[in-house]
Amino acid sequence: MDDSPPKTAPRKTTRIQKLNRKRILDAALEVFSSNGFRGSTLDMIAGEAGLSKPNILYYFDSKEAMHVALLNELMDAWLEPLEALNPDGEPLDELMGYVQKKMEMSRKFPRESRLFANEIIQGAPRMAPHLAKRLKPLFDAKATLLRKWMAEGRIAQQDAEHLIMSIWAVTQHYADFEAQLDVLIPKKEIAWRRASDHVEAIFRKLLHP
Amino acid sequence: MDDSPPKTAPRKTTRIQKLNRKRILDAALEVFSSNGFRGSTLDMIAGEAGLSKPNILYYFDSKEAMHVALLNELMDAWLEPLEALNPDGEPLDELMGYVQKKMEMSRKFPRESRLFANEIIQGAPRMAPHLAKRLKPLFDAKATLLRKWMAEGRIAQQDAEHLIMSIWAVTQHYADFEAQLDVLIPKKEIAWRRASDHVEAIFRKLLHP
DNA sequence: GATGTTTTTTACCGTTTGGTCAAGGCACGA
DNA sequence: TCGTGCCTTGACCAAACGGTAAAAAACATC
Repeated sequence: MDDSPPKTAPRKTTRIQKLNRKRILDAALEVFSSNGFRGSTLDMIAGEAGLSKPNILYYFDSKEAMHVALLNELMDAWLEPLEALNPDGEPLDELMGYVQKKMEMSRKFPRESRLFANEIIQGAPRMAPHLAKRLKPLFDAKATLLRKWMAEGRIAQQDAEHLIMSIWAVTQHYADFEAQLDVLIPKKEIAWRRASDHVEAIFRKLLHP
Repeated sequence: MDDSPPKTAPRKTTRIQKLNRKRILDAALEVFSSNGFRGSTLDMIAGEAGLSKPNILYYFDSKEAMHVALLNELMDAWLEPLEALNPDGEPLDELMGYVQKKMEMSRKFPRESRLFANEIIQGAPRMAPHLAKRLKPLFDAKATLLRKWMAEGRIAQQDAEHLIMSIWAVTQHYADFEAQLDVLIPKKEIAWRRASDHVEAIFRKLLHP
């Protein structure tokens, strides 16, 4: 008698759903990262995605939902390099590798960097939970690891927490303040190598035991 | 016969004008710096200033005019420490003094820092002229000065342009990403001294000949 | 090719936004 | 104290905003 679909109907996601959700999130990343949340409109995102406004609201409940989905999707990838710091590796190599990976991400994924930057500058209203739940524990764990390395004399004694922060500051600056960089150091092709070498020098000198 | 007011009537600014313009600009700084230009509304600014919306539009032609007035008013103060780099001083002292002054500004004037940061992250649409006309020449001049000091062997050889950029990156990070700092390093009172000491160590090690 | 479902569109709604306008309140010099 | 010009306000726009309803279109499955 019960010919209704099962309560927990899997409702498999179609190929169109997967495609369009991706198109929308990519458009949202583009728009949010260069306008901030409040400065972005559904029309902008729809236009960027090549879909109508009601159509993107068919896939996401609201503008806020798109933003949350973006943060959830990108947070892990963003933290992966820090997560990958290997306690059993050679400390200086591990840290310089981390610095290089962060520089590479600033070059390849500036939109992601700016998405987070916009959010944090404006007080992290929608990201506070992410920061406290995902970032803080990882940050504390890696700071502890750095202190252990310092205690063992394998890298120079520095403030572990502020060391991590300064790596973020210098590397992400190249993505977040790209507009300024373009005005001040226009020769694009070689600028990234110069930047990379300079940042490498900063932290190599700082950490040399 | 000609009892009309002189063509170039000075139209002296009244004390009320001076007071209210200041109140509005201060409110605008507060609002723009924590919401970005597009994310800020005239109602927010009016509310913050304790004036009505039509009233603030009596003193400034438009939202954009407030933003431009703010940038013009703050740009000079913002660049003063760099400007003050003394070619005849002791290079390492001059540079470490600059670093310390920038840290102090991040602590005392985070709103100004965030105002600029918001604008540049979003592509500097309203600040491009300022960057090219005010910042670029100063930046080039000081980079040249740094190269001279390096050639004389008075500070270590580094990429002059990227050295300036990394000083900005590290120092302004403490103002722009304050929300993140609060989550990761909560103990406010001593954090600023730790930050200051750490930043000092970075550039002292980097620049030591 | 009929049928049920998913996707897209058209038209629309209530609210917020930047900005205007005319009229009234107020200060201040004559 | 009177008038003139500065200051302030309430009422009001048109456009843009986030979001909804319902029907049309496209699609998949048989």
